[in-house]
Amino acid sequence: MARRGDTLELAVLGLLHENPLHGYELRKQLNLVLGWGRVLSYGSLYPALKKLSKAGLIVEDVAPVTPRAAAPGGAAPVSRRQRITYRLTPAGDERFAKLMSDAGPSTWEDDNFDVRFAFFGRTDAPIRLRILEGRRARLEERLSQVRADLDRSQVRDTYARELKRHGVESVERELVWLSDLIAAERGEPTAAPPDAPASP
Amino acid sequence: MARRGDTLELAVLGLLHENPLHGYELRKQLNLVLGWGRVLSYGSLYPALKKLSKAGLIVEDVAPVTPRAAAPGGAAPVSRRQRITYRLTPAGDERFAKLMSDAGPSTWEDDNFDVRFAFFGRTDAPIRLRILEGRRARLEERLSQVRADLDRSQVRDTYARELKRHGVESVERELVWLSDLIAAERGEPTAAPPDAPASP
DNA sequence: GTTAGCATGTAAGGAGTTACATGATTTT
DNA sequence: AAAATCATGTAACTCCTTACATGCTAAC
Repeated sequence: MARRGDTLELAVLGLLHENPLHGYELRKQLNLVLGWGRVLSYGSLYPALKKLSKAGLIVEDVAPVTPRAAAPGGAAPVSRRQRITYRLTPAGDERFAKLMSDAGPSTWEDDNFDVRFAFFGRTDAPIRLRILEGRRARLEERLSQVRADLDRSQVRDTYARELKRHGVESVERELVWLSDLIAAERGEPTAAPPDAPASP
Repeated sequence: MARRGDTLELAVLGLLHENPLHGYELRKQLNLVLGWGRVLSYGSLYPALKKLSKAGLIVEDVAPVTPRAAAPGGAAPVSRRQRITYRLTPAGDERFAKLMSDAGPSTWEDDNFDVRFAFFGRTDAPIRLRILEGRRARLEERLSQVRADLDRSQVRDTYARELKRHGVESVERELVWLSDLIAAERGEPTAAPPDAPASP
C-alpha cells in the first residue's frame, strides 16, 4: 500500500529505470525532478538507497572512478576513489510500474503528481490518462470546496480571502492545462494547440 | 532560530491571536488556513498544543460544555463533557510576532508563505512588505534557475519539459500578483486595479 | 597551493502520519 | 435506534533534516 512519503523512492526508481547512476549524480537529477527549490540532502539519499538495496529493488556496483586526466606515462589510470553505481532489479522495475499505476490515497497522489508526470515517458498511455484524470478530479473537488468556503464567508480576513481567490485562479488555470493534456492524450484536437506534447 | 516545521506552531498562534479556541474548533480553522486539501490529524494537533502549553506560549482553560438543548425543567444545564480552550500568553504573542517577522532559511519562508500571508491582518505594514519582497526574490531566483535548466537541455524528457514550462508560467503569474500586492502595500497605484486589498 | 567540486556516509532529532482508544451529544 | 459529529488523546512509526565526518580530484 502506497504510503505518503514514497516520493523519493518513486523518483529514484524512475531515474534508474533508464540509466544506472551513482549517488552523487542521482542527487543532481533528483533535484531537477523533485523540482522547485527542493534540494535533497545526502542524509536522506544514502539511507534511502541502502533501504532500496536491502529491499532488493536496486543493486550496487562498486567500481573505481576512471580519472579524467589519464596518465601519459603508461600505467593503467585507476584512482583510489570508489564510486557506487545503482541499477534497477526486475523487482525494482515492477515496483516502479506499480507506484506509477497505483491509485493510493489522494494526498499521496497529490504529492507525487509532479514526479509521476515527469516520468510519463516511461509509462503507458492508459496509466498517463488515469493519472491526469485523477488529478483533475481532485483539483475540481477542492476547488468547489474552497469556493464554498469563500461564499459562506468562512474566511473572514481580507488577506486570507485574497490568498484563496488567487489560489482559485491558479487552480482554474491548472485545470485548463490538464484538460488540454487529457485531450491530447486521447488524440482529440485541442481548442488552442500551443506547444503541448501532442506530436513528440 | 526558525526551523522548517514551525508552520503548525505559527498557524496555531496566529489563530489564537484573536480568539481563544478549543482543539476541535481550532483544527477546523487550521484546515482552512493550511489550505488546499491539507487535513491536520489530531495526532499532530494535540501533542503540538501540549508542547506549546509546556513552553508557556498558550494556557488551557478547562470548562464543561454548555449543552445546546437546555433542560426545560429547571436544573442548570451542565454536561459531563469537558472542553479545553486555549488562549495566548504574552510570551505567545511575542513568539507570534517573531515568527511573522523572522527571515529564517528560505525553505522555511517558502513553506510558510501562505500561512504568513493569511495572517497579514495581524501584522504591521513593514513586515508585510518584507515578506512579500522576500517571496518575490526567491521565486525570481528559482525561475531563472529553472529557465536555465530548460535552456541547457538539462531536462531531456518531453513531459518533464512540459511540466517545467507550465511551472514557469504559473510562477510568472504569481510574480505579477506579488508585484501588484507590493505596489498596493506601498500605496503606489497599480496598473490594473482588480480586487486587490488596497482599500479594506 | 588552495579553492571548488566530486563522492560517500553517520548520528541525533523534529515534525507529522496512521492506527488505536474512548466516550458524549446531536441529528435523522 | 442509528448515524454523524463533537471532543480528546496515546503509541508506534516513517520520512526527512541538520550537522558532523572524511577524503579524493580537478581547476585556477
